[in-house]
Amino acid sequence: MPELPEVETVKRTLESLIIGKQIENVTVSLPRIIRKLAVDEFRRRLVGREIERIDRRGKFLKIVCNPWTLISHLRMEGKYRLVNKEEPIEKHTHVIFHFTDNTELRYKDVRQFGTMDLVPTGEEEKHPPLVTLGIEPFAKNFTSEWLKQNLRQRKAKLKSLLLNQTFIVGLGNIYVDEVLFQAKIHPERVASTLTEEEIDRLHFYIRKVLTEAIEAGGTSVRTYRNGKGEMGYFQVKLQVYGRKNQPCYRCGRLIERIVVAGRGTHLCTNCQQ
DNA sequence: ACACACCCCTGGAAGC
DNA sequence: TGCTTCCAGGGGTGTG
Repeated sequence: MPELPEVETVKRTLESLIIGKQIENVTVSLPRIIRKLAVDEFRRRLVGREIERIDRRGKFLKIVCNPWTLISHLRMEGKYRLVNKEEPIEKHTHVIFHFTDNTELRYKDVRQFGTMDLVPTGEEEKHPPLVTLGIEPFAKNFTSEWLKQNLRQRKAKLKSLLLNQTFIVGLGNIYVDEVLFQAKIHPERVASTLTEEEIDRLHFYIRKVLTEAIEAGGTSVRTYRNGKGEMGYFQVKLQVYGRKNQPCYRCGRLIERIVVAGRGTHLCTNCQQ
């Protein structure tokens, strides 16, 4: 399930593979992926364009082919692969960007949850799906002070708030659990009740966990692969996610799995009071 | 503001 | 063994 580190890794691998390529044609076999735009119009706008740049905003990839920017969300299992056009097309391939050099960027998505939007470059932040997004964890203004100010009034459970992409972007179920374990905070704590020290730890570990996960190339717990088809290896560093009934690496108590905000939540009830 | 149910979807796991 | 049911999960929407 691609969260910020996985999307950042896909961005970096795709940058090395498709920048400068020219789109010759686009094939869409699952129109539902393309939102608010007919497939013909989607294709018409992209044919002849060059891939100029790739950015990331939260869990969204922004593939810039001026004057348009393709905003792609991988949701659960979306994957991009660059292949030669002779390669057989794998099952669940829904969108193909054919380039002029006989290579193709193929979008494959078993669950079909992924989405693509096409908006004018430079106006991305004014349109859905980016318009409602919250702060970037690596933005300069995301400080411990910012977090203190913004948690003060919030009555939601901390995990719910951290998963809420209109509050802060990039964290999903895996990294929220890992961050809260490192910060030694219970996921069901009401956000406004955190102490300054706890918020300092929370801020520190949001960046630390995400940074280390990016360095590891992301987490492959299900089927995640980067743009080159390679796995990440942060899964070997996970402290709580997916470790139900296994001993906490810090204190030995068995990791528990509860449900918070409708999501499976892993924690050590000894370390996270 | 917040919680919660539901929906999208497939395949692997669990249950029978 | 083979069938059916359950479940995972990001985010959008709708309801209370």
